[in-house]
Amino acid sequence: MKYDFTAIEKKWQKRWMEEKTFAAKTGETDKPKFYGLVEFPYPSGQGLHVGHARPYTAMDVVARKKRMDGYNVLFPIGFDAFGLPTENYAIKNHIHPAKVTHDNIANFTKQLHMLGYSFDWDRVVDTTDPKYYKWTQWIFLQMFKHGLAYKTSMPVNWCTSCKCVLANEEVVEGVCERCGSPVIRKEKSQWMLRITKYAQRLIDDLDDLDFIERVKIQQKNWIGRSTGAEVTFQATTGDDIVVYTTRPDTLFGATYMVLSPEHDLVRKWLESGIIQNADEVAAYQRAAASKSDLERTELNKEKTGVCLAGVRGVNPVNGKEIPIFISDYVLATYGTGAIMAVPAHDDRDWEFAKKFGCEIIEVVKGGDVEKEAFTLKDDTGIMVNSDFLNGMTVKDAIPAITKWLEEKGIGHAKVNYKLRDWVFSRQRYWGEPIPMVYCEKCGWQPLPEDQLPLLLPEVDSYELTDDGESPLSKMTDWVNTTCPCCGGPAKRETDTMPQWAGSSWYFLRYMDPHNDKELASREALNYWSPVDWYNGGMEHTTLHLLYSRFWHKFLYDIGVVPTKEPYQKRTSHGMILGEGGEKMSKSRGNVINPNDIIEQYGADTMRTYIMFIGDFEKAAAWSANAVKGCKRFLDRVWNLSEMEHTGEEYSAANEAAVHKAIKKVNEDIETMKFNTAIAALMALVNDFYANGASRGDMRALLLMLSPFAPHICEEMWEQMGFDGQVSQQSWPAYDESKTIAATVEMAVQVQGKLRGTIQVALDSGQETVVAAAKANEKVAKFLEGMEVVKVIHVPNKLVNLIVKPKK
RNA sequence: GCCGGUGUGGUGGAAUUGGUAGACACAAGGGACUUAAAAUCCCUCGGUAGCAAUACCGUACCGGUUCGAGCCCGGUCACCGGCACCA
Repeated sequence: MKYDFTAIEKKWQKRWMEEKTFAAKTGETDKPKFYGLVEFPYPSGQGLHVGHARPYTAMDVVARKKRMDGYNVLFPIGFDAFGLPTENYAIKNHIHPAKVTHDNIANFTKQLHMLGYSFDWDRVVDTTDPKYYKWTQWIFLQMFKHGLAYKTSMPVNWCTSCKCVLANEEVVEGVCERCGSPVIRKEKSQWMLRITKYAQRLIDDLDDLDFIERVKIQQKNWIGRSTGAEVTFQATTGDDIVVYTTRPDTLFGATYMVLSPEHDLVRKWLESGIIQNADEVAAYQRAAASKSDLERTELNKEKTGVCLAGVRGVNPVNGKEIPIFISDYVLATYGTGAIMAVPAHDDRDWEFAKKFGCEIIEVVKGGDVEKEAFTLKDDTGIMVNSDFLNGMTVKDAIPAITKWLEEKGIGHAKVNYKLRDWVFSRQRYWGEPIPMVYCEKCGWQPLPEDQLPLLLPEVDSYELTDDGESPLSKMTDWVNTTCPCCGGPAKRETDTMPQWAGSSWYFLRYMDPHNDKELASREALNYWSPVDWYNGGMEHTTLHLLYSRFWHKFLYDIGVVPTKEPYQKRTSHGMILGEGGEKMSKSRGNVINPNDIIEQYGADTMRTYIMFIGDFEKAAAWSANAVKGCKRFLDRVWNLSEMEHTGEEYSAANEAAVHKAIKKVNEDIETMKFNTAIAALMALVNDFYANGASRGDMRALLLMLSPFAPHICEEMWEQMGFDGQVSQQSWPAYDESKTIAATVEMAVQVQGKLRGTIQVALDSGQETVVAAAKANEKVAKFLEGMEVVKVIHVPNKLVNLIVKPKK
């Protein structure tokens, strides 16, 4: 009979669907639970691509395997459907984004079904569904009520093409992550989320998590903790200038100060007329403000700045008056926006000092500070020119000076983070409305919770506005409302939430997706939390993954969720590249559509190939030829049914191979080495062709292959008359003692070089092995005229004879 | 610049973590079957020398440790990813 994959796949997909084979049951007590999660897709117009198939197939294999291991498995899917591409597409084609989203979800759903994934289709979540975003808005309100959401005017990243603000995490090398347009700084009033309050916990709690190391490292680097001190300098005007430094030990070497161009004091001094070169200073401020992030970083080789005439700072440790500059190499948004400059021991300060002719004073011995800055390699340098610190190591000087500053009341130890608060407003239509109302009298008021969800108004025009405000601002009927506090006239917030909002908690909703009383019931949360295994892309490490950890910690703090971390284990897959090893893209014309592969070879081939393609964690190039190889493999599996199979036990000829394969595939799925798991199954099939196979052998093969190629296995399982469905069987057990054959081949080395192999009984002793080795013709040649002085014997593996010439 | 990773046949990749390098595939070449093609099956397939048995060389490069190194240590080079004026 022919392997009619199309008919077989349809048949089983239909049956799984009708019988709800993979529905998760909350609270099934006699089984341990397993919650496996993949990042839900953004339902774009292009449809599912092979980049989705890799992680989804991998987790599907894991989920299917876990069910066979006796777990009660939750393996859900949903759609992260708010966002710019849909909105842009809608604007361009004059179709409402809700309609676009609906159609795209339908298409994605169809495609996901075609791949035979064992998702629980009763738990599908859609972030644009008001029943869902009601709870997104609810979480925002809780954050507001706990002081974690606030509105403030600050310089933000502004994408010149999307006409929208971006979070720091969305700006890559000075351009918009999404569209590649330049990003500029713009002063705007924005809703912010105080993620910085959780910075330390977001670092600390990584320790107990089973995340791959590079994810932990990237998150830690992004949060960017540094320790140092805040020190108050006085200006000659009497104003305090607080600076942050990680090197308080170098205070005696501070020969000038730099304020960021946006620093409040600069504004104040300009207004009061203290600054004598006001025109020059104001011009510099304007120039800095209009620079894009890209220009700012590109120009970082050449330092610029202006010295403030008429004001000087005073170094608190020695009372010396030092000049004050403004320069955009000092960032307004980090530390205090002001620094003390120590040109002798900081590259940037050194460069600036050389250009502007500032004094350079060495305070740590060991370098030539006229040639270059002597920066810290370790903390064993010896202090000089530093009064009471002289002679100390840097290591001792830091606590000494910090203590001194504290005693004098002019400074204290301080921890800083690079992480910034999360800019949470977007001036776009297709997102969750922010449920806040502004009243002239009462200020910002949260919408009462019983008015949630605050629906996105149905409108005809969701086009961008020219003034940089949200399209919602043009809908006066919707905007004008009454104040929940005083009942007077008030206006709604017109910005919407960023795409990352809905995805920050979706995994909780899967636990109880139809609940209309709470985001999920306590019972469901207690039972399913945390996610046991979450696989997703590295590109989300400092975005979605960090954001959702933050939201989850907040929900934990207010008693909504039972665990302080959402995900126990995090793994990450490599990208699928085009045939030539380049990134797949429409413009290159090298995009592979999974539908085409399924049509031509079937979903089982698609799944097997995408798992066989290479190391799961590394990027892998698509190969049309290699796909054929996997089809050939499944054909060979199918054709095994033409062979006669007798005996329910493993056949004697295959017993060791079967036990070995069970062990190997079992371990490889757990460690995501899917490629070698499949290789082991291919090798087993080769054995079956060589030795024949019993019904027992076939049974084991189908069980092991079923997580990868479930349809063909179900069909063959049924045809061979085994009980039930293969998806509902237990994983076969293996016997360690039977994974090794009775005789083993051992390597024989002379002087560490391989000279031959011998067949010996398993667990042979050294004497037996050495005797067999000496009897080997090839080995004997190298032993002529030699005497064996030492034997290294690795049981069942190798024997190494060390010889020297006989006297 | 800082942090992380990688380097193995013509190609994708294996190698129980210090023990027979190249599993399993792809491609290529040869053969069988076929009127023919496709499909399938069999053989060869790191390099050099040789009819062959076999020998020598070989995991980016140089050196070290070890009976033994793709794996460990020191140095060099190349590529990839992340961060990047964070004081």
